[in-house]
Amino acid sequence: MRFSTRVRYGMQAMLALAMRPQQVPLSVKEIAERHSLPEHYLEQLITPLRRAGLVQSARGAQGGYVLAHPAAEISLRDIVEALEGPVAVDECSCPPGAEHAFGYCLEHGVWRKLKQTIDDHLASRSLADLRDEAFAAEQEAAPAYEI
Amino acid sequence: MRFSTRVRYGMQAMLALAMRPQQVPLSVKEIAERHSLPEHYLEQLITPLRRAGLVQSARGAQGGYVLAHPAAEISLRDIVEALEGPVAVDECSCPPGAEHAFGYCLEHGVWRKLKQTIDDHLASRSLADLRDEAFAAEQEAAPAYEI
DNA sequence: TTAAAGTCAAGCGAATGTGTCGGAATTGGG
DNA sequence: CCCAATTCCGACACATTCGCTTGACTTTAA
Repeated sequence: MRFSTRVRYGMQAMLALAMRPQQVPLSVKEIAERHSLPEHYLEQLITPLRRAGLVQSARGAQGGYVLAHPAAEISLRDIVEALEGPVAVDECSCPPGAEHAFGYCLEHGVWRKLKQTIDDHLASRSLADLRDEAFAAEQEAAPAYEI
Repeated sequence: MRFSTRVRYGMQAMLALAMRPQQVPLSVKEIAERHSLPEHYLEQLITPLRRAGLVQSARGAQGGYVLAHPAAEISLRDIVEALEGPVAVDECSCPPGAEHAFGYCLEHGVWRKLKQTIDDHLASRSLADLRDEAFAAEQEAAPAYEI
């Protein structure tokens, strides 16, 4: 199983925004530089996030992006769905004339259940969870104070 | 989330073999015809299944494929893994110079956990489970005897 | 006014997905 | 022994998607 850079970069950008101390706009350029990501490509990825209402943009100098909602109210599923575009839910991909007579469709028996499991997993984690984990890891790696 | 025809067709083929009454070889041609799948393409998909030791081939006339093990001993994960080829487990996809100093890696925080969830789900279901569901659905759609 | 940003559209090379084609090797049956 | 069925193998082709670049335009703070 391989995850596209599209989803990975987009998730990184969302995490970067979530880790931003206040509601100060963070520019795509800054995110791209700090994470060594291609700037213009990242820009493309943020667009669907904006369209999905997950981030808000501030144009002009000192502009950038901020989360449109508290991190706790944004699930990883929201992010992945926004990035993956129209999920193209083919109700059933069995070809029209296929042996289908016995009423069983693998799409439901296997892939839908799997998709449900994935969705549940992603829906159960919020961007705030991720941010907190990131902060904790940061603390562990470079603690501000030794005990 | 979209599943490739590769995995879907391959799974259908495995189910077809699992539903085969005895250990009588089932040819690719027969599977392809019954499920309206491209024959030569399906042939390509069965090759990795054979290499993974999930099916056994019988060449020549009246030849075909049979499951190499009882359906209960083949998990859906086995099938998906065999079809997806070398899973290419990049330990960490963060670029070398990336901001990584704080010791946190999204790959582990998000994608690895998700992959684990997917693997667990697939590993928990056997081809026998799937076959039984298929038989049950078949029964429901066209019962042999009315009560 | 100007520089820093977002916004939009187009395109492009490489990889991947989805097959197709042709042919060699093997085997059972007539 | 021969033939048809079938697996096996490799190459190729076509379309789509991925990952990314380029360039032009708009908006806004300083």
